[in-house]
Formats: sequence, structure tokens, C-alpha cells
Amino acid sequence: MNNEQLTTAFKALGDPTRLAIFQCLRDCCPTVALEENGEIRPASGPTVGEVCCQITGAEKITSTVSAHLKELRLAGLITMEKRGKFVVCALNPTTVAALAAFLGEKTNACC
Amino acid sequence: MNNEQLTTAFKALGDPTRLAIFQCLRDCCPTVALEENGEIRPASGPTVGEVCCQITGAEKITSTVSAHLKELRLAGLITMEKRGKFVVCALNPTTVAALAAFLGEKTNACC
DNA sequence: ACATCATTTCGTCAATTCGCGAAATATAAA
DNA sequence: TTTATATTTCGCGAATTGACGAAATGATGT
Repeated sequence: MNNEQLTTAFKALGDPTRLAIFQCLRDCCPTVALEENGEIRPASGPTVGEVCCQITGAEKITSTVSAHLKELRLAGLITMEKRGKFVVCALNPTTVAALAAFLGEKTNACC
Repeated sequence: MNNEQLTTAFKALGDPTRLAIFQCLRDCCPTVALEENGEIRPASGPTVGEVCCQITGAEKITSTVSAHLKELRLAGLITMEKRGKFVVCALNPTTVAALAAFLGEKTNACC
């Protein structure tokens, strides 16, 4: 992950609504499944409407949550897949792990 | 760390200049020292001017970098200590570790 | 006391961001 | 085909952010 990707991902997490979505997806749903061919696809997970309900308490999807989901997706933090009438969401464990690894790095060489 | 602290910290890292400062402090300088009484203080580290030079290439301190350092400090990501005429900076490993731990959490219970 | 160096604060401006409601799109059911 | 459901896109206004230069602060040396 280069610096631009890192800043995009951290910025995506730097908003209370998006962090809540992130926690919702992390705590309530399985992450994506890694298929034999190496492709990544959500095994299952909440729909946009369900996420929206968890976050805002409202029954109807708000454009605000939709926009936040898009930003998380563009940042590589989540995946979204169309399942018939619904769109299901899941964390992208690869990116999450990359962020954790970045923070875990220790390279105090000099001084 | 509560959600507000987490968002503040992630937001602080979600800017290219601040991420560069973070990397600069992580890669070039020792982190803070933990004293016997439990207090945290920077062992040593670059001055604000040195950080500024690394980031902008300019010889003089810019108010922009100063403001970014302040935001990183308020987010708990770095410490700054006055040493005579200078102010030295260092990462705060406690907060960094807390962020890494948050990202590393795996709590997929249901679904 | 005065000058100097390191750093922060202030004021301004352009750009971005967030939340919201309305409209558009897409899929499924009748 | 019409209707309903799920979701995204668009346009708006308010609030925040980032960069910059000038001024202020604070410690040090003369």
C-alpha cells in the first residue's frame, strides 16, 4: 500500500459515521470469502438497508449512509456485491490487515 | 480508546502531510521513553524545524507543519516537549498500538 | 535591554466535506 | 407492463479544513 492509499483509508475511518459502519460490519458479519481461484467475494453480510438501520435507526436507506459506504468501498476497506434486489457489504480483511501492519511497523533505525 | 478518540486519530492520519510526518517520526527517531514513575517523555527526537525540513524541504518552519503537528498531538499520536530553545517530537507508541489493536480485532460473532 | 532564533497563533481564502431531500436507476414481483 | 422495493446520484447550504503570510510569543545570547 502506498501513501496515497494509506491516507485514503485512514481518512475514511476518520469520520464517526464511517467508523460506526466499519465496526458494525466487523462485529456483526463475516468478512469476505477467499475463493479457490483467488477471487474475493462477500460470503454473506448485511444489506445496505440493514447497515443503514443499525447506524441511523431509520428504516429507510439514507443517501448519507450510501455515500459513506461508497467512500469506504473506494478506500478498499469494504466490498459490496449485488445479490438480486439487495447489495450486501463486508469488510475487506486484506486492507484492514495492511493498515494494522503499517501501524505495527517499527523501524527506528537512527538517532 | 473510545470511538471519538479513534476517529480523531484516524482523521489525523488521513492527510498526506500528517502521514508523512508520522512516517518521518516513526522511521527516523526513537519513540518516547517510559520512566520508572510511569510518566512518558520523549527520549530524544527531531525538533519541529527538523521535521519541517524533512517534510517541506524548506529551512524555515512553516505554520502549516506546526498546525499539523498540533493536530497529531491533540490526537494523541505524538508527544512534543520543550528542550530549551527547541521542541522535540516523538511518536506516542501507546496510541499507535491502540489503533493497531483496534484494526486487528476480530469479532465476527453472528450471521 | 536588545537582538536573534524557534515556534505558535491569527486572519484570510479557496477547497473540501457532511447531511439532507428530490430525482434517477435497477431489480423483482404482480 | 405496471408497481413496489432497494439503492445511488444530484444539487444545495452550512460547516470544516488546509495552505499561507504576518504578527506574536518565548527562550537564548550579547
